[in-house]
Amino acid sequence: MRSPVPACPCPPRIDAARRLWHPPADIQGTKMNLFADIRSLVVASLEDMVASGALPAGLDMTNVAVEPPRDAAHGDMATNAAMVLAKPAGMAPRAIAEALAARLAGDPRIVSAEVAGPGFLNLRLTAESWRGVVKAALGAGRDFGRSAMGRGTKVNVEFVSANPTGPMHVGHTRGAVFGDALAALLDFAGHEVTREYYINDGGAQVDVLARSAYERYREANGLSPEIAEGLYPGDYLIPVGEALKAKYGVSLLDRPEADWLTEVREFATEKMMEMIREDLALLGVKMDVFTSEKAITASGKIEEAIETLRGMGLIYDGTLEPPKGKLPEDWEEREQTLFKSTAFGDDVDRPVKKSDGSWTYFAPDIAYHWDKVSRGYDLLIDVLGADHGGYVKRLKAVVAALSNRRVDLEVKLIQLVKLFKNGEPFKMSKRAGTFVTLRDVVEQAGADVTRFVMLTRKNDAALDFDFDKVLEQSKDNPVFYVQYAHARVCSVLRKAAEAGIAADDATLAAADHGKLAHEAEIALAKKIAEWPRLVEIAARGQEPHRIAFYLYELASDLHGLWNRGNEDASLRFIQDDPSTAQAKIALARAAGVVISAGLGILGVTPAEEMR
RNA sequence: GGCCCCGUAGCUCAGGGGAUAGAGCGACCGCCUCCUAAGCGGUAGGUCACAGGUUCGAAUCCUGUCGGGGCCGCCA
Repeated sequence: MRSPVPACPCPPRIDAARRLWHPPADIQGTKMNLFADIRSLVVASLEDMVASGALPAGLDMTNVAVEPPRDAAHGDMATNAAMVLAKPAGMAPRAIAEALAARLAGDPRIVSAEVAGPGFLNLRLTAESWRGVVKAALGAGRDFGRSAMGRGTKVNVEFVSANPTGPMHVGHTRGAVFGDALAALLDFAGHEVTREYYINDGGAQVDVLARSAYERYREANGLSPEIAEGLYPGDYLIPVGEALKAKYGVSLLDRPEADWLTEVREFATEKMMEMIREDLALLGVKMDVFTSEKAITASGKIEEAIETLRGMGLIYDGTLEPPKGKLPEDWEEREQTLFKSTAFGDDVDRPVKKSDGSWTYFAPDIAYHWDKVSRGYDLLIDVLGADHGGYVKRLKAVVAALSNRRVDLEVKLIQLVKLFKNGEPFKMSKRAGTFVTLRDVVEQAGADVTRFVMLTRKNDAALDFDFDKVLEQSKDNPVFYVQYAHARVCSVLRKAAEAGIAADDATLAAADHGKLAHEAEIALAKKIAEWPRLVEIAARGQEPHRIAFYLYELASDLHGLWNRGNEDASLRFIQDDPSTAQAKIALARAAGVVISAGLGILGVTPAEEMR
């Protein structure tokens, strides 16, 4: 009787990697990041040189970098130390490099240190160093690459924040995917992250929603709806009308708006938020906090925030210059209550009160950001559509003012998603019924494809989303390429089990990795070694797309090694000798672990099998 | 008029002070008796929009120009 093949040990669900995480003490710091380790070695050596008088005192080492060289022929790592320090030290770069090379050569991890070009120091590391990375990856599992970089930093990532007046569309989808991946990335880099959704339920648009829903309510009661110009015509409000009928019967019919507006507004808004939560769930996005604009307003926080600013001398009554260029038809000069955002780098001061004395849209935003500041975050991130670019400076000004410049606000603008179908631009129009919702996209393309495609572009570059390419699920689609690499690793593990080779992570971590000696194998280990470094670079730049590109490269290296096995049987992972096999499988599994962790950050499922 | 983003191979895009600028697609030539060919190897393809400047060093930073997109009080 054959024993059943054990399931791939990769965690099948993505949730586990995405929850809030605090690094245990033993993997805090940088000891799993070989590039950081060697940089520490370089800096320590430079400090020794200072101590011994070989270099002058007082040098700033912050620009000293240890990086993978562009050309692998140059070695494993390169440092710019000599070039960076040449000028402040008043010495020739090559002289510094030579002296540094002599010191580094004494380290057991360093095979060679050669001066090259204008003063680069090219380092080669022992194969044993790279094998150590495989062991570390297997020991840490999907925690390999986690960083303590953000330790002690509380970050609030506000994203989506779609108006609760209808279903989410493609533009929201990109913002949702980006914000969620950014939050996961910052979490992985050791920050304490809150995912937050700001519900714009306080403005005139929810009154419009209420009136639109009321017409559907009339319709549900057998009357013909009057969807006037300016109301939301979408079918998605029909069920809301029916639900209103179920709750209120005929009691709201033939009553003045003032009698039903508040109740219908709250009812419809809640229904819209239910729908939006379902949409987010389809994408695999889970918020930690929903904050209501209406609640902020009702709590009196707007007045508090404005009075706080007034106390700082940043609120005054005045008039603004008319905008340059084309003047609005109905422009007239009016006195408004203004926030002195120019004191914090804005171009003009911004109105917080309209001429009729009511708050502008900006006022609740002031209160909301004040609320976020008061919740003790060290960093606020707003993920907004690119059409909100004009609000960035005033928002930054608010946060700077209300936090005494303690809290930084980063605004990540999400550029347009351009839809294509049959190679032609696909215009969206609510009226023409060609309105593409998040649900449309996810139901057709799947959450994994949607997420990965939207993360293979910088947030500030426009994204072409071609339905045909995505629906084809062709090999053009990088998500399959990466998932397939992971599936191949799982396949190797299944084969190992069939062959009776123990291949659990603990066994693999303890395998005789000295059997990994071929340059193609060491090359893959080197790529794996870059992962912890990449995580920190991506997190520092708040650029989750870097994860996607790295995973593609890692998958490419794994596929390459796999195919080498076709020509050279000694490069296959499954070998007759169990000890040799375990060493090779360990390498594959280490790559799989990193792919799994990286896809976890992106919110994409690491497929175990693809046929 | 002002502010923000973008301009890199035929196409879609990475790289954003460092060495000979990369990938995918498309084109061309190869690779399945073999752990999954949704894979791999190779060839061809560049004035990094343009002009100045900073620097030992610029696709990368600064200024300007050109081209594309977005935004600019009493909407949200």
